[in-house]
This record gives sequence, C-alpha cells and structure tokens, in this order.
Amino acid sequence: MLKITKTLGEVIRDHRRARGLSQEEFGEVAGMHRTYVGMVERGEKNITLANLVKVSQALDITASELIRQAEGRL
Amino acid sequence: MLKITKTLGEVIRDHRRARGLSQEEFGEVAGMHRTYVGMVERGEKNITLANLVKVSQALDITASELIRQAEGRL
DNA sequence: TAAAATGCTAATTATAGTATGTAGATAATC
DNA sequence: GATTATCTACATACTATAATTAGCATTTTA
Repeated sequence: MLKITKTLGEVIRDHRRARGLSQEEFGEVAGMHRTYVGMVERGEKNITLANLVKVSQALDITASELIRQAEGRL
Repeated sequence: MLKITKTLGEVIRDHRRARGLSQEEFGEVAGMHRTYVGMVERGEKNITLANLVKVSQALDITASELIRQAEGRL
C-alpha cells in the first residue's frame, strides 16, 4: 500500500477526533460502517473518490484539502 | 456516479491533451490500460487513491491539485 | 474494573481494474 | 475528396480488490 494511504488515514483520524466523534459516530455521519472507518484510518484501504468525498463532507472539509494535508505530511 | 467523477475526468483529459498525449501514450506513462484511461476521462469509473496518484504523477501535478481543479469546476 | 472505543479476522457482495475486439470519429497523406 | 492512419467510444468478459458486515479480542478511558 502507498504511504499516502496511511498518511491520509492519520489526517482523517485527527479531524475525526478534533470533532470529538468515535469511529462509530463518524461512520453514521459519513454513511459507512465503523470497521471500514477504522481500516481507512489505519491505511488498510485504497479508498475510492466517492468514499473520499463522503469522508470529507462528514468532516466539513474539501476532498482536495484532505489530500493536500496528507501530501504535506509525507 | 457523482458529478465530481465526471468533472475530474474532464480535468484529466485537458491535462493529457495539453501534453499532446493520446490515451494510449498516457496510459503507458501512468501504467494503466488505454481503455481505463478513457473510462476515467468519461467519468465512468470511481477511481481509487492509488490510481489517482498514478495519474497525477504522469501529469506532473499533485493529486490534491487535480481534485481541487475538479472541485472548482463543479 | 467496567464501559466504551478500537483493532482484527474472516466472509460476502459490489465494483474497480485490466484486457480484447469492433465501430465510428478525426486527422493526416496522397 | 478519397484513402489511410490514428484516436476514441463502446460492449463485453474476466480478475482483483474495494466495500460492507458480524463477531470477538484488545486497548483506552472514565
């Protein structure tokens, strides 16, 4: 798996925690299962654009900004 | 399919053409099949992060910038 | 230490990714 | 402007893997 996959997961996790949401709570907002959220945060999933958009909307941030932050941490 | 999927395809197509590459030539550079490039450009595929990075590297642009341009056209 | 949150395995379903072939469109050459 | 060559769309079909879920183990936190 690419490094950006793991780094993006860390970015998502940080944003989720900043909002005080558990994976389960976040999953409900984003419309995805809590275990999938966990896998994404751990960098175990090669996320698709559609799900990236779901995540970014749940975090109230643009998809490009999420990726930009991940790129900045590489 | 989401609108951003189609818009991102248009952005990718514009960058590819700006480089004077055919879908086949671009596919070889990016490491993906010409028919898949066509499908992405037409917005028929929900591209994954890994392939988005491949495409962006072939276009010598960041993945976040590609998405940002697509968001800007929505 | 009890409760909540997360990690992890495993199984299934949906679909992304890869490829071939053909037809149609577009562009170049004669 | 007819002919040839190049490029793209499209239609399948197949393979790999993303997406979704359940159950239990482990870690965290209150």
